[in-house]
Amino acid sequence: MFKIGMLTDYGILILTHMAKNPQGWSSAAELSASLNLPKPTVAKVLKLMNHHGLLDSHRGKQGGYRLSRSPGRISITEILEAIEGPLHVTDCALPHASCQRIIQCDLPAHWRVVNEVIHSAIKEISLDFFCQSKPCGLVGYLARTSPSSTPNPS
Amino acid sequence: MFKIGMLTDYGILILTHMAKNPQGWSSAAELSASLNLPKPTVAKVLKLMNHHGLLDSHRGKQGGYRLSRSPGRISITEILEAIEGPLHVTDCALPHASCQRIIQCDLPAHWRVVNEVIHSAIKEISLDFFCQSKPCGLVGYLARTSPSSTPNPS
DNA sequence: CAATAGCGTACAAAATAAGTTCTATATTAA
DNA sequence: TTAATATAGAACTTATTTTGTACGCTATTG
Ligand code: FES
Ligand code: FES
Repeated sequence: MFKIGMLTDYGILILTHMAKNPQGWSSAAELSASLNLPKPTVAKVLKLMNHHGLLDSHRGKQGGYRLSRSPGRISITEILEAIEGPLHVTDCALPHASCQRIIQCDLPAHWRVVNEVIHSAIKEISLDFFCQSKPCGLVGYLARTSPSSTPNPS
Repeated sequence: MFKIGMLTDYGILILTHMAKNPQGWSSAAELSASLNLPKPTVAKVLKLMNHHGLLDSHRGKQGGYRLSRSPGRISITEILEAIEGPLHVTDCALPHASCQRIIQCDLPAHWRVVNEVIHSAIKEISLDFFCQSKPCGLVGYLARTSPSSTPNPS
């Protein structure tokens, strides 16, 4: 339940790898080779993340992608939404949607609350968290994280 | 992303309906008629929830199902797990599993933390919350809820 | 003992997700 | 200017999961 897709896992893998040299451009081919992932799939994931503003891209020789922001400013919710679409527990839970399913039920308002609870719970987790070699729970991580590097300062 | 299945939505619908007469036995046929849902599907969902101890069942004439506990003591996480299986963000995030995917990645420990964050965020939401006609956010709901009726007193 | 209602399993159809392929466009360097 | 490289975008196929249904079995009631 609440499973993320494989592509999202790949995405995190790719981003954490790119976080290791934040300046240089990494190409899909390089990343594919380094991480032992199929190149077309890596390319697809990179495109998705680029679309959502997580990456800068550059074409041509010596081109590739790099992080558009520091890892501490990229929230896990952005990565999830980039690859899997908007974060909602049912379609009915989307901000302005009402229930469009075959059956009609009056639960969308409730699901919207559940959705909000999940979203606020994980939004403080940033790419930085995944870059740690051994995570010892979230409390320790958040304690170590300065408020200035909080992702999604909305 | 993080979508619940339709069956889970049905499940909540069914449980909230049953919460209205906690004493009597509701049959799959009755529930199907009341909620305008296909009977075989209702039966399937009821079976799943019964397996996980959310319901009491009784066979034969005048038989059916009823809630095994008061709505305030049934956590949304139990309902989710009953219908969709264990709550984990990846298979690798399960307590004792390591990454069994084709690719090998060192993220399970991180996902496990994310999983725990989500789980603790929503575990206080009970069936009672879904029985409210107009939810006004979670804070109000939790304020109104007495600590004694907290689900999952683990 | 007949009618009812859950139990368990198995199966078919539908919807998603994963992975691939192809053409076009931009950038660089020789 | 041209060849090589690398992303952009879309379409497509395949695999997997979810959804919905069916059926024979068992327990309970009157
Ligand atoms: S069917 Fe849309 S929320 Fe229940
Ligand atoms: S592939 Fe298992 S957690 Fe990344």
